[in-house]
Amino acid sequence: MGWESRLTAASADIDLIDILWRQDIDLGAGREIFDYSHRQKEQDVDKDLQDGAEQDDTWSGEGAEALARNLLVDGETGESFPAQFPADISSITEAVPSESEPPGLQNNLLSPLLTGTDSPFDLEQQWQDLMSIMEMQAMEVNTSTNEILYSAPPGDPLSTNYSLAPNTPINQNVSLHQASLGGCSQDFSLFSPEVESLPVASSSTLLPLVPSNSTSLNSTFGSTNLAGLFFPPQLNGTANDTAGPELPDPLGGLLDEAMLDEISLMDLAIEEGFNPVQASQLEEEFDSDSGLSLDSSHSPSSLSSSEGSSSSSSSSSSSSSSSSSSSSSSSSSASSSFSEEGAVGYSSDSETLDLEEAEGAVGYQPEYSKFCRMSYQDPSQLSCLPYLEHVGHNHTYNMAPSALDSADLPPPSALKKGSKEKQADFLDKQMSRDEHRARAMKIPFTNDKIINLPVEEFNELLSKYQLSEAQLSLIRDIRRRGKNKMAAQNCRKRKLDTILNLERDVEDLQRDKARLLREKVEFLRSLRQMKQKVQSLYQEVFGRLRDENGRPYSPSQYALQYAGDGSVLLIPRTLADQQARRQERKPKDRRK
DNA sequence: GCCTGGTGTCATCCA
DNA sequence: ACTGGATGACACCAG
Repeated sequence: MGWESRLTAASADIDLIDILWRQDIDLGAGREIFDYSHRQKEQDVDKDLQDGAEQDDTWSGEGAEALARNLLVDGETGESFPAQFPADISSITEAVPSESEPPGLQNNLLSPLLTGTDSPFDLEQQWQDLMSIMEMQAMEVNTSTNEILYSAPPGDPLSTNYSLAPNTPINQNVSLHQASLGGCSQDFSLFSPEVESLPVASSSTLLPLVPSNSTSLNSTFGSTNLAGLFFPPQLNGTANDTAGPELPDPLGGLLDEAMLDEISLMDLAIEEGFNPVQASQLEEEFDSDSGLSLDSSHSPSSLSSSEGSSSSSSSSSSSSSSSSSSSSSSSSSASSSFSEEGAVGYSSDSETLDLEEAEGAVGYQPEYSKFCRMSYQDPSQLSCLPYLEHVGHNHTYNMAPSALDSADLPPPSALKKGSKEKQADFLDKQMSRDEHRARAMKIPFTNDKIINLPVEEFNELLSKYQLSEAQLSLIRDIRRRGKNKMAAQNCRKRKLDTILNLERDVEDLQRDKARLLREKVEFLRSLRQMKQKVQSLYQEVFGRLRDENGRPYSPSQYALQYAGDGSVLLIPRTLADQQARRQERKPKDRRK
């Protein structure tokens, strides 16, 4: 498209010069100043100048280049994929914290997740934090993920947003603390309504928690309700006997609803040249390794999500169609401004000009129409070129200057006969069919007047002459065709402008989509980090708990319950399972 | 010779 | 009813 308009602009330059040349022929100007080779040079210069501007304007070129810059080529499949994503994927895998991660690091992670008061997970706020951080991370493409994850730089989402001061005691949590003192029944006032409403929630079922300084974690840790949520299966490993229904967690809900149902990573693969195999690997990682309960319908849909991608593209087209309405409105406004300024509209100035300069009326419609396109695309060009204003306000239709002269005024007899014939031939060829017809019918005024005069003046003009019926008919046809011709030109320009705007919209939407997909990947990564850290904290907290006899609790019999108010309770696993089942039903019902 | 883009023209709708 | 703008459709032409 870019080159088209460029060529058009260049040819419009040539045509403009042709217009001016025809104007100047009568004034005695030589053609050499409009010599084609000379113009060709100018054209080249213009082309060079426009090339520079075009580079950031032509989306296809830019997109291809950007793609080429950011793509790596798979050695085996030959498929291209963005360089940064595979890097991210591998770094995610490498960056997964191991189970043997020192508890010291985890200490400061528990509190923010477990010590919330009214709304321990201010999801909105966390989302915004994550997003802002993700943007920062997106800018640091080359930064190692490991570094981001565990060296806890200032930008680390977890250390920044979710950590208290190092060595924050775990039992700062009120409930835990109270539980450790044996006063677990008092915790009910702090519990979420769901916990309070439990029929078996009596003090007898909630055992006192005895804090222990023992740092040895229970390796046979089971998938208790919190653990089951956060622990990947392989980490829950040895406690398969306790694998039961899981309680929903705030993060899971966030993940399911906000992210994974809508778009799959296969979208990423398709939209960004992502290697589908790697995309599915990434997806699997997020599915299984992180222990996130991705929607089971998600994975199968990942293939069909290529169709979803097409549907998303169709949605983007629909959005572009919505934006096309805006663009078309903008184009229509542009075209209307064009009409006001340009060829087809009547400005009172141009009318008087036409009337006053009718005999010298110049302008050649085909070239003029091309000029119109140029001025239409960039009206500023018109104002930059004062000499064009003269041309721009001439509405002579399809009539070369001398043809007009020959129609209205006999040429000066001083001209030599040979050159005059040559010129007449040349101009004869330039005349339109209607001009030939008008000439043949001896219409006593110019086609320009026929077409561009206002109705009153036009009728006035007709009344001045005794015209036959055939002449009148021809004149009306000429007027109709001339007006329609200009209307068609405007229509085409508008259409072109609409197409250009739509292309721009598509480009913008594609850019937005790519950005959103990048942000999604970053978000999933951060979410996974958070879950793994919560999981570690769960392990540590549960492992430190001791009953009144100083023995650790069995993960198959007890589980930690995360209450809505931020407190953490130790409850029997049967109770936790019940609650988990109840919680599970709610979202399913809601989805129906 | 075919393809494509540009242009003119006609028919039609609509304000 | 007339005029003219807008636009789809078609034909023609030049590259």
